[in-house]
Amino acid sequence: MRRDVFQAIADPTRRAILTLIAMQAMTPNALAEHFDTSRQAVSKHIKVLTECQLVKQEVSGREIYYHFNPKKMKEVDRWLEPFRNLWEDRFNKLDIVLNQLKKK
Amino acid sequence: MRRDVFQAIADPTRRAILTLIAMQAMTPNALAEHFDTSRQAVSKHIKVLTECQLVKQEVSGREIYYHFNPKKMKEVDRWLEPFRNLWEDRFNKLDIVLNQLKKK
DNA sequence: TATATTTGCAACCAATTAGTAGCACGTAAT
DNA sequence: ATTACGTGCTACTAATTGGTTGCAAATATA
Repeated sequence: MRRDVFQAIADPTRRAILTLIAMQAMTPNALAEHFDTSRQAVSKHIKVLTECQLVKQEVSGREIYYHFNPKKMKEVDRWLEPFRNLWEDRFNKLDIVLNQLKKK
Repeated sequence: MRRDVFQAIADPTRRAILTLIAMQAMTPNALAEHFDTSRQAVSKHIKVLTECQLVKQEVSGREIYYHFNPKKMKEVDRWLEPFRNLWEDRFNKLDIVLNQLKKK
């Protein structure tokens, strides 16, 4: 089964889950209250996020708190890195050229 | 049909296509030579990338050159932005605090 | 004009996915 | 001890996805 970070963040609900637990660790039930879907559906999303290590567990009695794992998110950032040059450097250079043309 | 950037980059073949055309605009046939799959399969991936505007067309006779659109990729970067703080500044500071607590 | 090339599109198939419902296992509360 | 709560897991279903094949349209070449 393919279980990489890119596939994990492809789902909007999972992205929302990540945003929520990045601010504060939460239990599946607490998370489910933020969405229109069932507790089980949220739990399945959490499973996907856990399997690709974007999320870590912290068991506390019968509750399980899920934490965001920033390290794993770095993978997306690393993949993005070479593309970033395309919209930063070259674009800035283009801006400079355009500004110089306007002055004339 | 959901057609956003995150869903588009979820597929490894599509990510490879983006990497290739980011360096040089290419035709579907030229792209297909880089993969084990058929020309039509690559074409379907290109369609997905085009529909979410990660890729732009340039028609030249009966050939179509596909270009990478960096602007659209920014969306991923913007979503990543708040998380970036977690693995850079704040995370280092948290580590320092935790280490100091352990020493006591 | 006749033929070959490049491509998009529609139909179809197998595999995967998101969601639901029900059950079982611990843990807490009465 | 009994009941309620929080959770993961396993079918099951409907929708989506990645891939293939075949075809038609447009452009190039003989």
